[in-house]
Amino acid sequence: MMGIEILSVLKKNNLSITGSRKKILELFQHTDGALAHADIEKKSGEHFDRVTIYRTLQTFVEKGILHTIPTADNSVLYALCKDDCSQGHHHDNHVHFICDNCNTAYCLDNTDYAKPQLPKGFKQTRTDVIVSGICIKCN
Amino acid sequence: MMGIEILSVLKKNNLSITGSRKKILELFQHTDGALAHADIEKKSGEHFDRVTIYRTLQTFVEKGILHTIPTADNSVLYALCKDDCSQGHHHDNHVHFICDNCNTAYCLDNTDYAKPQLPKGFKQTRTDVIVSGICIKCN
DNA sequence: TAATTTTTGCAACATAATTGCAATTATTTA
DNA sequence: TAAATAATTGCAATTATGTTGCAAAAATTA
Repeated sequence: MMGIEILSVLKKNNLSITGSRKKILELFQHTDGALAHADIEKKSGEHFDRVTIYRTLQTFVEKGILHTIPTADNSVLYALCKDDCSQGHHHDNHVHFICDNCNTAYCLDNTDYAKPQLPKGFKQTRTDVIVSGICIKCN
Repeated sequence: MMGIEILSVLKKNNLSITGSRKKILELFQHTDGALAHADIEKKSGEHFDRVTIYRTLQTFVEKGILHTIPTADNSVLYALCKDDCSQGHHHDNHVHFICDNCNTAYCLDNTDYAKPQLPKGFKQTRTDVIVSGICIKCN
């Protein structure tokens, strides 16, 4: 059942179905938050080459399957795009919480907030809200 | 005239007045947006050791003279803190605009926005809002 | 100006990320 | 289905990024 979704995501994006892609997508589907490259290296029981992981992540970002999350400590985090993220419609509203202690990233996409108003001449295509602090587990 | 400000900033923060500190502060004062480590290495005509630049930036961040900006492509950006940033009062509320086209980062610190409400058990220490889009120059 | 403190630069190290290319694997098509 | 084609992977090498310890140099203090 999960498998079907993964395959259709890959096919929809004209990507060959390979072990690393399936495994990495699966990881994200089973993860509530976001993952860093290092997490993926550890969590994927099979050990794919680092380069393969880099390239897979990059491909997924290009296809709109994953997006990167800006972080205050500038580590690279990846998260699944919701739904038809590839259409670009849902790309403009991201709220994430990143724990200063355990570094876990939580998606808070359902959280409401008011977008800041921009000066004239600036056009917004996407807004990320990054809340740093201490998460419920580390409290 | 610029020189005086720089010296007073350093003195106010109990920092020795050195070539690299003066030069790097000067760079930021002459820059509208934000700078990455690499920019600074290039733009400072004199070539300071990489380590010195790292340490200088780190010191400035600790003292509240500069702050970092999270970016989606995870390059580390630094920008001058406005006014009394060193008091810490303005540290937990950053709004930045990063142009998709020219990559310039703008501080929009005076922009108002509502902080998202967090689930119970989460404590916020800092919130960053990153607006991506097209800036006034690229419009 | 001498003594003290702070900062710098070098060297070494550690980690993160990228590139080219040959070997492998997946897909296509005949 | 098997051969031909196309896409992807893994390896090796390279480059970029960031950190640490320590001795030399510079700045500050007395």
